[in-house]
Amino acid sequence: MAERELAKVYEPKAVEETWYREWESKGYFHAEAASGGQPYSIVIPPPNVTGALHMGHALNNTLQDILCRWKRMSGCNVLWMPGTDHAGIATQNVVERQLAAQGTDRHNLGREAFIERVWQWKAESGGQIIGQLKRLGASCDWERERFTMDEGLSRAVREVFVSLYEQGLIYRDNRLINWCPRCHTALSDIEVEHEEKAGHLWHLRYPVIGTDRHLVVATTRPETMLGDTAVAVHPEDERYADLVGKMVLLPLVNREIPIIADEYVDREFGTGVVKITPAHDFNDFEVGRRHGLELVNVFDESGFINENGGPYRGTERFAARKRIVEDLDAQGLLAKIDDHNLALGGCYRCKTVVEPYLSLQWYVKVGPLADQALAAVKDGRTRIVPQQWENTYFDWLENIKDWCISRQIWWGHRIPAWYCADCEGITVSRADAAACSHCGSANISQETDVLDTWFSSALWPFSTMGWPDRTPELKTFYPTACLVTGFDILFFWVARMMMMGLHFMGDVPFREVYIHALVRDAQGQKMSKSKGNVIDPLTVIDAYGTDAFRFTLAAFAAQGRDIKLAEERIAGYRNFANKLWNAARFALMNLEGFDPATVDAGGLVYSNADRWILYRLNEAAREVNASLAEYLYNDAASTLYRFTWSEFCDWYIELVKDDLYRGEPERRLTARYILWQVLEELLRMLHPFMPFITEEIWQALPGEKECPSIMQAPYPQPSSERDAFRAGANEMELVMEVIRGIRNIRGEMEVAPSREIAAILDCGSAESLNLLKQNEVYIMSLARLSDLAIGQGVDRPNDASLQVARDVEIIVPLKGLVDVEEEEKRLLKEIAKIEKEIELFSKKLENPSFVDRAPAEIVVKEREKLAEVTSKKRVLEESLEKIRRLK
RNA sequence: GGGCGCUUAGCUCAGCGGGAGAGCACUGCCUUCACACGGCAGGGGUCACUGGUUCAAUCCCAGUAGCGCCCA
Repeated sequence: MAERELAKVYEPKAVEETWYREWESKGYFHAEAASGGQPYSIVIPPPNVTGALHMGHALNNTLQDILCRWKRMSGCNVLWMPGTDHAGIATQNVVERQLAAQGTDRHNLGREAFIERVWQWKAESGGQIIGQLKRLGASCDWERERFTMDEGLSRAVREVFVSLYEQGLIYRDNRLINWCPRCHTALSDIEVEHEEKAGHLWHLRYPVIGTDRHLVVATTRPETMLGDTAVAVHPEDERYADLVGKMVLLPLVNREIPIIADEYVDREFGTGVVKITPAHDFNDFEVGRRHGLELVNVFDESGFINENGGPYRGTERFAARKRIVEDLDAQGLLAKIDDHNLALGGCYRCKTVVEPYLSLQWYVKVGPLADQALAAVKDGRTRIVPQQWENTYFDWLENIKDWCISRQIWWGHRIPAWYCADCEGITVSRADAAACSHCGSANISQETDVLDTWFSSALWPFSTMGWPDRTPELKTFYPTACLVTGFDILFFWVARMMMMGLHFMGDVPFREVYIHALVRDAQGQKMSKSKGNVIDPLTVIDAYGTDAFRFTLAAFAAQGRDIKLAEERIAGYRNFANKLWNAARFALMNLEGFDPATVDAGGLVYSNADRWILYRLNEAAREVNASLAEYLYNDAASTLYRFTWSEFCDWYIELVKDDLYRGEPERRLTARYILWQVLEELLRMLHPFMPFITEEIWQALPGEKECPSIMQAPYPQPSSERDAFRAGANEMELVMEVIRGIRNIRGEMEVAPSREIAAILDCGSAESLNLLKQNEVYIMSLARLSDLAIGQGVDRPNDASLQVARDVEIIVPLKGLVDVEEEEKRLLKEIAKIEKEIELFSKKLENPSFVDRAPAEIVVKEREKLAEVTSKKRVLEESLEKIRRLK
């Protein structure tokens, strides 16, 4: 039982490194499918392999770790499955930037060499976030770490792709998609971020052939006029009825295009005439399809005007806009320019304005999958917490469009489809194809596109557990218990995992989804590098320690509200960690030579203070368990904070000092035992939130441990035996109220803490008398008294200060302390306070409908309150009169 | 335009039908033998606004204003 000397201030750094290494190397994070205990599994939202830990990760993983450690201590067989995502576009961008710095590019390298290069990058500098998660204390089963491009996961991707293709749920089509001219790839609808931007509405004149009239079209994108194949008016618009069917001469390119009528046109917008560019606008595409219009694509894949743009060929799209407007103006064809706001779509990876672009892509037909995903939440197989997010989820799935899954990049899962040069057939196959499945020709070549990264992450909950093999892991840990994530990837990831899980596993991927908040800066701004308001979690950890940081995140993680993180708050919880540390130092100093194994716990006689702290500990255990079960992290954190600081440190430790320093041997033993017991349980209760400091202290506590680490110790549960301490605890509250009363007089009278004074307690009942007599020493030391008289109907000096605690009158003789003026002021203040309460209660009770209609127990309660408050006022007033007589 | 959320002490936020709470900040006293990253005491709020339901509304309902987010 080697007790360690603890430093005066908690130093997190060394402690964190030591214990993390210990936990990991001993395999405490590892889960086995065959172990006993209720399975509890969580799959990590895999961070990008290019990623560095930011506040969002810190929050997300702290919340998961709290659940995992809590469940592990509660006896569950916990698997927290970690890993990273290959993040196609983001990772490719990183390596391409490196190549650019070396004056080359991926095309020079060629596909295979480039991919080799990415793997090399990954081996050298990828996945640094894993180390950062470890600093956060994440208790993931690192032996099972996965990567979405791993062989096993790639096999799952192929299996899913081929199955869906065979089931007719994957197809190819030539239509408009969102194209990023910088990344040179298609994007899915949700990978485009819309932002309201100030722009213009250009009014262009198109001459109508065979007349001297012009039609004025309004457009936000004049450069696309090069690809116009019609102008459209509303069929019932009388202004233009006679022109429908005629042709206009498209300026600059001098092409004749028809005037058509379509209900899509909004008569109120602009001039009521719109240009139709089916190859560059989603709405126009539909119009074009209805009217059999030609599609004229005027851009190349980098957003430069192509050969269809005549004289503008080779011009970048925004430069082309400027030139076209100038040229139209010069020809007198620019009617006017209005200011106009529009929603601009940007690439979610590089922010480049995306271009609606005509191309042949692969799609998933999501309708049938979405129906399954909808039903599973509607019938409660998966619960989304907080529930309000269910509506967002429903809304998206109810209006979902087919998912464009092909990407024109190199880093990712290459689509397992082969095109035959001879018969033009497509071969889709699990194994690499050697011959065309239609004509047998060996003259085939594989699709060059790769799959959307989210396609592989959609399989994460089962691909990480070995699917398509039927593994013991899947049997034990699928469906996972819970998914913890931010709402920003509800569509990208959560909904798609639901679809894939249901389709391929026949069951939901998770029973519950906990959606947490976004972390913002102290002003409520989203943290971003460009704003310079980013707080780096690792800097915070260095400055305040991981435990303080984690506790801060938990304390702020209230449902339905974003987290505004200010550094002072972290400092506040650093102080909390230090408070716990020092409480432990105190305990250890007083537990020298103590061995709980030698104590016959059943034979101990508890004091009121003992019963009180055990009762409060029990209540705290009840609250923390209940809060965690409902993902109310902030409630759990505040319960722990309050119990540790306000109850254990501020009261219990102060109370037991007397027992420890001056108590009889038996009293001293009991005090030591309870001090040890409460601290030990408190540490276990705090462990999921503050894993490091709790382990460090727990290891230093005396007594034989039942397990090598606190993370394996049982999580405290409320017990009915301790419920029975309720009455004793309530008694203790009276003692505490008396102490507070005396302290209040001292504080208000500005009596120096070092000065000991006398006090008299006049008790209204024999019970109170006995109780206070029993606890005399505590009152004397905590209220810093030299003399204490306790009785019933006792003599009292006229010049005394008075307080009331339930049926106890607290009298502090004023002689030599302060003048009566001060006491008069203090009493008037007290009386004013209490009069407000009296008014409140009596008004209520004077109201006949309250007495008639309110539940009887409420009325009784209000009567009791009024009686107590009234008698307190009477006592204070009597005292006031006495004081006044002295003047 | 559609949807969701927020508005409570100087600041950041809990609470959400029966006496307005916390942390930080603030004021006074205190280097009390665990802790000044501390202790004790204290000040501070027509719970955004307007109506309604109710014996009772910060809490439920409707509307208004401001702020934020998502979707089109």
